Amino acid sequence: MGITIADVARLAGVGRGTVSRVLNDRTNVDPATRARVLAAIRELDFVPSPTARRLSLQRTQTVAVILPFLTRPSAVERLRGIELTLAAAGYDLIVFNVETVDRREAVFRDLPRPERVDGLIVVSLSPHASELERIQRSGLPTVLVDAHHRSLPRVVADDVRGGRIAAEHLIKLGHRRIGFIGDIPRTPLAFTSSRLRLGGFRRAMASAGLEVPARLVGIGDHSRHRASDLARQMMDDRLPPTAIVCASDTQAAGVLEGASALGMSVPADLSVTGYDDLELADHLGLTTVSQPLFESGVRAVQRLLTTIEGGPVGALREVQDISLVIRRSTAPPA
Amino acid sequence: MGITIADVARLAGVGRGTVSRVLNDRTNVDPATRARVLAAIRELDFVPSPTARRLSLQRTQTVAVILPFLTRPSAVERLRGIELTLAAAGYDLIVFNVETVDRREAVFRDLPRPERVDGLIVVSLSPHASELERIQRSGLPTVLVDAHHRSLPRVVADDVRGGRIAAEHLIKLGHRRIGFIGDIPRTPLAFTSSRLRLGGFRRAMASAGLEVPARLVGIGDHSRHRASDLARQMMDDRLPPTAIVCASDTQAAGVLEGASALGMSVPADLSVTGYDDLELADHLGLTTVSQPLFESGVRAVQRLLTTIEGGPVGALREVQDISLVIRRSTAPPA
DNA sequence: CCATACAATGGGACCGGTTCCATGAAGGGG
DNA sequence: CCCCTTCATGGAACCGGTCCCATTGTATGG
Repeated sequence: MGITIADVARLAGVGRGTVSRVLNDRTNVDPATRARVLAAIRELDFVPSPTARRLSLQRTQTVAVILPFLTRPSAVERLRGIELTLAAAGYDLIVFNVETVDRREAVFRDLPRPERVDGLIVVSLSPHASELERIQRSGLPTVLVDAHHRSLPRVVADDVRGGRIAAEHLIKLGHRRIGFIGDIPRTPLAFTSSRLRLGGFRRAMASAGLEVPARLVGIGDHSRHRASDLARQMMDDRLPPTAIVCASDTQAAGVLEGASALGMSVPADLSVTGYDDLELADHLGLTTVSQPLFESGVRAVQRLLTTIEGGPVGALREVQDISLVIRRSTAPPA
Repeated sequence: MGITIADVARLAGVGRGTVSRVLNDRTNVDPATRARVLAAIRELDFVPSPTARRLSLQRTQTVAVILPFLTRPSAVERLRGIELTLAAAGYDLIVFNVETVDRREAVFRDLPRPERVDGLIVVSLSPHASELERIQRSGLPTVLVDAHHRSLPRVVADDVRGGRIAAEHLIKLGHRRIGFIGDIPRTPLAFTSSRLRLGGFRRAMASAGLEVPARLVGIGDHSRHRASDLARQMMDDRLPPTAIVCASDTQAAGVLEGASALGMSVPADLSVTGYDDLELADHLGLTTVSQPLFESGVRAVQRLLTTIEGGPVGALREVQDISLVIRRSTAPPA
């Protein structure tokens, strides 16, 4: 069916080994021979079979990405960075979108095998003990992104600091009663980041001598709708917050919606901060914590490829810079 | 390194052929032998090498998806449908995100080869003559999604009808001067859909005996920002439109922004329709044309797999249902 | 009881590359 | 001029599966 290396060898009048040497830019090939082989390759429009190559080399030239909820724009941004960098390095990317616990289990059970892929990038899912064990037993180079495990290389943003700077910004503006709205921490597909951001938030409040009563911490699944409800509930109190820190832009959008439904205006009656700096944040004029999403994918691939090619691992934890983007959703309290 | 079929055969005391038969659920294997082989497989935690399998079978069990601008939520929704369906069928998915003309050329040059993948799904890119030729020469089963070519199987929504029903809705509300804002039609990475929607829009206007002067058609690149500018320009006229049909929700969001900047309120001073029914449309209360994005990915994979497995191709053009979702951004003119 | 058919099985050839080793030719030094 | 090294090269072996064919053993029918 397809053209093989033997066809090229025949046409060029050389052995198969020589064609292989030319293909792989090996030395010890006579320039004239090389030219003949290259001509034959061009003539036949020959491209070596990646499958045969993989089998022979015992390498797949493929990297798998496991990520939950492709629906979230932040996940997509990371994926874009991963895709671009892998493509540039000549690796194939296979994608595993995890939206259920079953899928998560299946993926971690079947995927970490050297005969399937050369490396693994896990986005926003912190491996369980059993998952870690599988990964380590397989010996596959693995990099986590926006996920944590003491014993694995990872690219993360400083979520604690992110929660802190959002809170500090509001405190500096003069707010005293500040609420927090974030994700449920320990569901099977939970993002760990929300919990860390809450931690940073609490720390900043404590440093400023401010209390965070339980009614000012709203936890719910990651949806605009749920965040809107939580905000309305929080505002329906004799001492409502004058500002709310959200664990994501999506949730902040929900809070804006809830405030508007209550006839409150932002930032006059309520200040709101988000997290991620998605396009929507710009759109809504949301003050938010910006993190380099695309770049996190790029770095993860760079580190993974270094490991695959036997380079030094370096420090396991690589922390990326974050910054506060101030827009129209925050102001001093009334 | 890894366990091979020979190890299993040795442990079970059978030949390699027998192990292969057991693995592939062939008949003509003694139940007792099968049990011994299965026990050995379990004992060794053996998983056959996909690479070796691919080489031997001359099938890659892999499908490639080419899609432009992973940033667009509509593209991601389609990808989700594709990923889910392929995973269920046991195929690997490799993703090619196209954001530049160079990448588009590279992808269409290198990818359509039977030794790389078993099939191709092309999203939102209508192949050029040369690209078509490559695809056909490769003999690779291919399905287009949201893209057009007379001679290729495709899953599309009726964009002409979409443009028409958006316009008809506004006409029925009593609008007479209706504008349109959409994408540049013929750039290398352009979406063809915008042009078709404009066509449907024009048809509806003509049927109602309404004119569409050139100043009421704004064409620009696919960004909120650009759409906002176009809208402001359009409104800055002695006879501004009372409604604007947009070729996407993203652009409609820009129009809303532009209107708000001009101090106009929607829908009192201006009605706006979008296209796609993204989450953001719900958020903004946007009247929009809804199309089954996720489902388009599912169907594309189903059709592709049918073709790969030698089933009937059926009608090349499969049209998906669309519908108008009416929200708060449209009302009768003042 | 023997000829025949058929089910179960082992193992060689093959898929298309890479790698290594043996061979021959060319070149350099004494 | 001969010996030894070095370079270019062909081809066998291998990667780990699948498939087909030959062989063996058993059941069936005459």
